[in-house]
Amino acid sequence: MATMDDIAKAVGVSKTTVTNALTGKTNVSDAMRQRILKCAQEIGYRPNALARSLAQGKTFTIGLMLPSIANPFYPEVAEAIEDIAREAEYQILLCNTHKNVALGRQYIERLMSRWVDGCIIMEESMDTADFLQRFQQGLPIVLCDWQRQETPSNVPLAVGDFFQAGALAAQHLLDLGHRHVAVIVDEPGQALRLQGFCSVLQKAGISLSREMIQQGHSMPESGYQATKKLLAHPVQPTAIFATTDLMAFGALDAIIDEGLNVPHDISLIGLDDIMVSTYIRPALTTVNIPKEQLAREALTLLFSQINGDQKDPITRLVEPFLMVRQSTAPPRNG
Amino acid sequence: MATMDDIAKAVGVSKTTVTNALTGKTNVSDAMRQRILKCAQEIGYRPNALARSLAQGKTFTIGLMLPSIANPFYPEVAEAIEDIAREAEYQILLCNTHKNVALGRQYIERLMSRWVDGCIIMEESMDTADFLQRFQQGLPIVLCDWQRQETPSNVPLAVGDFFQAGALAAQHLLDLGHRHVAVIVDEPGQALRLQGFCSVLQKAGISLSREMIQQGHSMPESGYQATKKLLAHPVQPTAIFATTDLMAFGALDAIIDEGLNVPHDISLIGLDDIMVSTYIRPALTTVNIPKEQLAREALTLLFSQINGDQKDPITRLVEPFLMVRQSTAPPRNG
DNA sequence: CTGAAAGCGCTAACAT
DNA sequence: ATGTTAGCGCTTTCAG
Repeated sequence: MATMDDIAKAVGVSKTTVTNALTGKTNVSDAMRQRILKCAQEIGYRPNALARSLAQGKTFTIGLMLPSIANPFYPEVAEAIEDIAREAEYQILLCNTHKNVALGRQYIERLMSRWVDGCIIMEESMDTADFLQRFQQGLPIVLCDWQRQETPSNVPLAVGDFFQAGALAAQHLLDLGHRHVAVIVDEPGQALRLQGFCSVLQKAGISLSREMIQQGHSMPESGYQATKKLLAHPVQPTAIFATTDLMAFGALDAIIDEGLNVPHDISLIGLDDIMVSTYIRPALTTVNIPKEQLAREALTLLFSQINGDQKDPITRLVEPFLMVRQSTAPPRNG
Repeated sequence: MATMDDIAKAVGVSKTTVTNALTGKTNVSDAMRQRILKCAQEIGYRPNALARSLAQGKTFTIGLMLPSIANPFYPEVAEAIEDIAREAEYQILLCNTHKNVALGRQYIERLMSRWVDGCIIMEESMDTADFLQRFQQGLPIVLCDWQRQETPSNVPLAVGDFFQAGALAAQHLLDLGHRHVAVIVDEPGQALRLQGFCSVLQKAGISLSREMIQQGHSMPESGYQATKKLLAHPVQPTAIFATTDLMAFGALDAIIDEGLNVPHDISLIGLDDIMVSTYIRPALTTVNIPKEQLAREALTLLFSQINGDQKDPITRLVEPFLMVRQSTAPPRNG
């Protein structure tokens, strides 16, 4: 592999001049710069990012930690993160932690060993104490899609407004005329979604009885089970809000299993708006969390730490919006 | 950040001894090793991977190039790749090329600048000439899930046996009693799937008329359009094979739109077995391409290049299997 | 505008 | 078993 020394020798100048020419610095004559550029071209010179990073203490690499890239929500934001990062010449080191705390710790050690310039940590992929320590040691970190209550208040955070998301779901159901609704939620992580949902109901004078709130675990299976319980209740709800689209998939299944129709017998609304929600039938009405914007906010927060910019608002809330499709309708006898 | 020099000074030995102690080399006394380890612990020493890589010419990093991590097939294999790589202490640099040739070229330049130890290139993420050149220059590369016909024969390849996959689909439909079938395929990339499918039909003395073969583009929308055309045909097929699950989703849609039932009126079989195919209703019968195994084969091929091992078989074919769910059944009047 | 020299943190011959 | 020395390829003062 050709190095800067090779160019320097070939052209008959010093390494310094070569650096200056190659990195677009000012103190090189145009003629010399041309000669150097031409030579670099000819011998197929490619800068060694490693050496550069070592010398500069900057790697243009950021770590992306998430529970599992196979969970449909993450790839969509991961891709957006990677796209935006690329334009700033950054590359992404992918870390699937499988919600395993020990693994998360191991990863962040590795990332620090590699001198990553910063790190984006997505929900549930790490123990708070672990990353908090690194953050205090100076590693730029931003939390993304964080949902736990105990968010360390001094760590930058880019997150969907889940309270508002829950509220939007409730308002939509209310607008359609539903008065007897149920929710499937993965608490405590998703408590905000439930709170937003309830707050709107309350304002409308509607209360959510305890048995109309079922615990799920974000995956379809749990949505299925929860829905079965809801449908077994003497007074069935006319609409169900599942706090993740995947749980809504399970719910849909359970409803069909019972010989009921969505949306005619029961309306169903999810939250996330993952890509496949468009493809299932009936297409799922859901609350969309803008993923590209989430990515953009997260990177903005990260870059401002990396570059030492003024770090005005430390939390960026991304506004969700309602995505009406075919799984919601007015109640039968509304 | 503490360096090896700090340890050397603190303990009062040379850097060499510290290296030897820390990297588990033999020529260090046990007592000294303990002292060094203890000191490293105390001052919070963390090896600098950059410096080490520069000195050794090895980064323990591999690039993963794919069209889009948001396409449901890729995250599943990407996760498996990352998991397996991690156990070998490797990390993954994620590269979404969006099937953009220029971007792919830019990426591989960057990866080489970073001295990645190797590179896994997934289908359609790069131009052949571009990576071929790097490969010949010595960059370890393995192609994964490659489907183009003009596979450069000397580049290691880990791929599903798509011919066999197509054959499995055909055999399943045949076994159920279908005689009048159709296929939606994204040619030329997926020609093998079609060939495998046809070969089995032929053996059974069934020919596929031209209008029963529709061109799709791997995404649901194209499956929808293609199916509409198939259903408009005077003699409707009793079963449809879509060469990707996503196209099968679109097909399902179109069939329902026409007021027909899957599988009672028309059977539907896909190929890929992405996670969500379990969740749609009816759950999709499909041909599974084992993703973890694909990942494992790809990394095996890559590591053997990196380590300069004997590179016996240069192509690893991963055997698909049939995943029967609810979208296929015997034809109505079979 | 150009060059010499030191250094980023670690590894690896080669002594001792 | 331990130390000396010379790199890895680049950046960055500081002189000229």
